[in-house]
Amino acid sequence: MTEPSRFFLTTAIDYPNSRPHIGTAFEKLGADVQARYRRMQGYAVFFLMGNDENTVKVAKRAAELGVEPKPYCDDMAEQFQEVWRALAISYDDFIQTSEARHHQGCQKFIQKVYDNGYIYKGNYEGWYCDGCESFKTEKDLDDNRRCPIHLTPAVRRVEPCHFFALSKFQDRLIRFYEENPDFIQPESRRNEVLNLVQTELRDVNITRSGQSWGIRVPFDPDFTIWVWFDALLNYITAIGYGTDEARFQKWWPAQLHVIGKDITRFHCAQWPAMCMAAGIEPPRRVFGHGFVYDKGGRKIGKSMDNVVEPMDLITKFSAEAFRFYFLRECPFPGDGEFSWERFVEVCNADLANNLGNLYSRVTRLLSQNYNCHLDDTAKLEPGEFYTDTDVETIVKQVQEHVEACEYSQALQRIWLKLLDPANQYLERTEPWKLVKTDKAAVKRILYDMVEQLRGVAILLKPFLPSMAETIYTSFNFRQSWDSVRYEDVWSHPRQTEDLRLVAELPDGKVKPLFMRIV
RNA sequence: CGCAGGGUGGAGCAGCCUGGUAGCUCGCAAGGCUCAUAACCUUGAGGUCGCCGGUUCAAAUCCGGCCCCUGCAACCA
Repeated sequence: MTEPSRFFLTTAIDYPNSRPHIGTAFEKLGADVQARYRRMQGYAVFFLMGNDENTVKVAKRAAELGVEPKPYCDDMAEQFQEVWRALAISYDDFIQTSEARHHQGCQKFIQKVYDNGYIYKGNYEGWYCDGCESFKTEKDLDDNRRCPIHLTPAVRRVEPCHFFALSKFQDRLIRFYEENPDFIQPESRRNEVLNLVQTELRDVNITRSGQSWGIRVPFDPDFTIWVWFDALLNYITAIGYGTDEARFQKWWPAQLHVIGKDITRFHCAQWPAMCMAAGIEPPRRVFGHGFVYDKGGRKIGKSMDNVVEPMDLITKFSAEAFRFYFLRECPFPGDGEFSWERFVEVCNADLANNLGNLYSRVTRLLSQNYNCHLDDTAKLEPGEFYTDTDVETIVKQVQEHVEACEYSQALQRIWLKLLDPANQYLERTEPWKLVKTDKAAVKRILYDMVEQLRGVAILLKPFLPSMAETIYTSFNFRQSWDSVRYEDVWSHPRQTEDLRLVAELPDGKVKPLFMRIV
């Protein structure tokens, strides 16, 4: 038996100056499906998430609340994780960039880059607002070059700082993209980054001065490390860079960074360059997902007034409904939309009316006519239904979509190719009528339908872990739920005993999988 | 002339790479069924596939031009 392939994946780390919103949750969901899918398929998975804490805004926010930054961050980290747990996000580790392991790793990294000659001292010149105590871009300022917050004119200011020699990596980056065509996904983002690297790759000021909160630059302690340089490093400090070399070697390079499309440039240009500068391998793949907008097309985010608390949705409906809506309705590579009306619509149509209802009608037919036990089915092969459904092809298509992070398409496939035909098949064969004249034929039909549910449960496992398990464990399938893989859907391992419905039947019926929202 | 994505029946999307009867979900109308969560199934109405031109026997699909919308444009992550 060979060592299982390792799969290290990460999400972007979040700013804890406000609570998580559905946009941030969307990203974690997408990564979670990937993590769950890879685990199912036998990979040794390490799924990392975290918070990005070494920023001035966090320190300011803490000051506003009259608390120290660290306890503030710890409290926020707990609040974030509360949401992630409620959504059944299966992360293996949660790093806070204020942790000692991160500080140590960061300092080691920046020192290494410095020793390798890719950091030099220089001056940064730009527009500075005294009120904000920070530099501003032209875009940040109004037409009269005034700070829109303080309404005072920005002044030209020159400040000593340290630069990371990003421009030196132009050729190496371009070669890297050529040698790794799958590095940037979806593919549409490739040109964007390529263009950026070819035309305007500039050295980056990676230090800030005059701040107490943050990570000290080891070779020049007057400075702290700029958040972006420090934030990206969470991907390696969490797995032991600078603190546990063996562990780091085990997991690095990351198989996949799941990020928002807006930070593609940092992950696709600056980050691999940083890795090269420190003499470590760049990550294998970066996936820039789309955003969730509200009905008016506005981005849902902390700065808008349209924040939807994930917890509201979870407590009002369920984590599974939450997961389903965003995974089914919002294309992960592209943008999606959220509205309460649509949420109810999608959940009712797909979860209650289709999947849930199919489960109810099949189990009911079983309990009512066969006392939950299908005699002499121990060695039965799937029958009629499977002859006109090429399950193997369907599963492979779903798999391709999942591996490409095209979750909405994967789910659509499952509904269109497996669930809809199942409902139609029941309609065509009318087992509730046929059972009066040909019980053996109906047995076969129900056997096939249960087989269909088994397949759907396995395919849905990464998406709806709880609902899928409920379906699967309603029957006495021989294979344990923990060990199922996608291949098992079409290989349909034989039963050794007769097929039985083993779910509890409170009123002679199974508990509905998903109640219609009214 | 910065870069990228998008403009397809009332709403939301797929199809475009690899041209050939325009598909899916919701909504709407009629019918069927009663195992099921008033769920399910069938049929129907509804589209100049942003605009103009080109290539072709044939274009939503390829090529050129134009219009509109949305992100990004590095020191805000």
